[in-house]
Amino acid sequence: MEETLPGTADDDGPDSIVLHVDMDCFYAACERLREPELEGEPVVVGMGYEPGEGHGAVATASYEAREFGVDSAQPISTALERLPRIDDLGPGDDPAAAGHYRTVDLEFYKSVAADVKAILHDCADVVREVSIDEAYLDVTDRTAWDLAASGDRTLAEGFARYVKQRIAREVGVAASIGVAPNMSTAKIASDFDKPDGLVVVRPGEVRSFLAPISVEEVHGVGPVTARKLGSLGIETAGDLADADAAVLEAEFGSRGRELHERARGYDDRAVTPTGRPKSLSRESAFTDPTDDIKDKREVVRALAADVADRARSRGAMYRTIGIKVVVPPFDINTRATSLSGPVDDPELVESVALDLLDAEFAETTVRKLGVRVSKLSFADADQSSLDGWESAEAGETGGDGDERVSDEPPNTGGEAPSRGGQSSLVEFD
DNA sequence: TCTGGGGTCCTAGGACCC
DNA sequence: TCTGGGGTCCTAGGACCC
Repeated sequence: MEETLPGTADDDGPDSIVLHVDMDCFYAACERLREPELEGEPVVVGMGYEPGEGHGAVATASYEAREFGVDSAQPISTALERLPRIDDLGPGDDPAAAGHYRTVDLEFYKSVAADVKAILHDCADVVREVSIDEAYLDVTDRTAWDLAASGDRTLAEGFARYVKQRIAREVGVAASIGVAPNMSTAKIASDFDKPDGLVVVRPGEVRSFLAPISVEEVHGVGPVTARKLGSLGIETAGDLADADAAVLEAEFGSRGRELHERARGYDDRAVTPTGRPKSLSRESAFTDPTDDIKDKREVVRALAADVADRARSRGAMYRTIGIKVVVPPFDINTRATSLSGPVDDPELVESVALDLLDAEFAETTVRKLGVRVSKLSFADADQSSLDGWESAEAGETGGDGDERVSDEPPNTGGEAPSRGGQSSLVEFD
C-alpha cells in the first residue's frame, strides 16, 4: 500500500503517525504466561518478600492486586499488609483476600519482551524502545490518517489494532496502544484507557483531547512540577496550554517551554531508534543502615566488580567512575572522577570507587551505596575510523590531548544493531 | 508511600583557555 | 591590581521515568 502519499515533498509531508505501545502489567503478564493458573488472580511481582529479605519494592501488581491497594514502587511490607501471601495463609484465613507473590525474573521477561519487540520491528521502520515494556513506533509510511472504506475509523486505527492483536496472539500478553501525530500525545493516549486500550487521537483532535487531562499525566511532570503548577493555578493540560510561555520559562527554564508546547499538541521530535547507554550503574541497599567501613567497602567492591563486568560484556569502555551514597533519611550524594581516556579496567573501577568512599564517607551512616561508570565509548563504534584507541587492557590511559567529540556519531539512517553473534538480545532500553 | 534498582536530561558554579 | 567576553569541560545535585 504505497499509494497514500500525495506526490509532494516527503520531508514536510503529511502528519506523522506515531504509536506508543505499552505492555499492561508486564511482569505479571509474563508470570501468567508460564503459570496460566494465575489468570484472574491478584499477582504481585517484586523482591524482598522472601524470608530473610528485609527490603524491597513492588515491581508490578496485577489489576486484581491493585484492588487491594497494592501498587508499583510500594514497599513490599505494605503490600503484604494489604494483600497477604496466599502461601502464608492459615486455616482460618480467607483465600479471597490473599495474593500470589513472585520474584522478579528479568531474564525471562526479557525473552518475552524480545518476542514483542520483534513484532514491533516487523510493523514499523523506526522503533524506539524506551524500556522493557514500552516503545514508540513511527508508522507514517505504513498506514494513513485517511478513513477506512468501511466507516468512520482511520486506517491508522486499524493498523494499531493489528499490532495489538499480533502481540496478543503471538506472544500472549496485552498491550495498550496510543495513536497520535506525535510522541507525547501518543504516550498520553496509550495511558488513557489501560489496560488493553486502543486510543486514537487524530491530527485535528490533539488539542481538545489533551485539554482536560491532568498535568500529572503529562510526561515530564512529576510531583515537584505538578505542585508548582498547581500553585500557579495550572491543573490541566488545557490550563498549561493557555498559560503564558514566558512565565513557564521563568519558573521552569527550558522545560517550561517544552511542557507548554507539549500541552498545545506540538512535539516535533522524530522517533529515533534507541541509542547506546550513556552510563551503567549498580546499587544496593542495606537492610539496616550501617556505618561500618568494612561492610561499606565490601559492598562497593562487589558493586564495582559487577558494573565493570557488565560494561565489559557490553563492549563499553568508560572515562568516568563514580559512587552514590544514600544517607538516611534519603540524602543522595554522588562523587565521580574522570580519567584522561576511556578504559576497561575492573581493578581501577574498584580502587577509584573505594577511594571516593574513603575520602568522605568512611564514617557516614549509609542506607544505600552505588557504583557507576559513565562517559561510555563502544569498541564497535560505527564509522569514525580516526579515534585511535587500541584494544587497551592496561590501565595506561594514553596521552591527555585526546580531543574526542563526546557527542554521538551522526548516524544518519537506520542504525544497524551490532552484527556480532546473536541478534541483539534487547537489553532494557 | 518513609523509599528498590537502573536509567536520562538539565542546571549551576568553578577551573581553565584564548 | 578592579577586570571584557566567549567557550569547554568537570562535578554535583535535582527532577523525572520505568
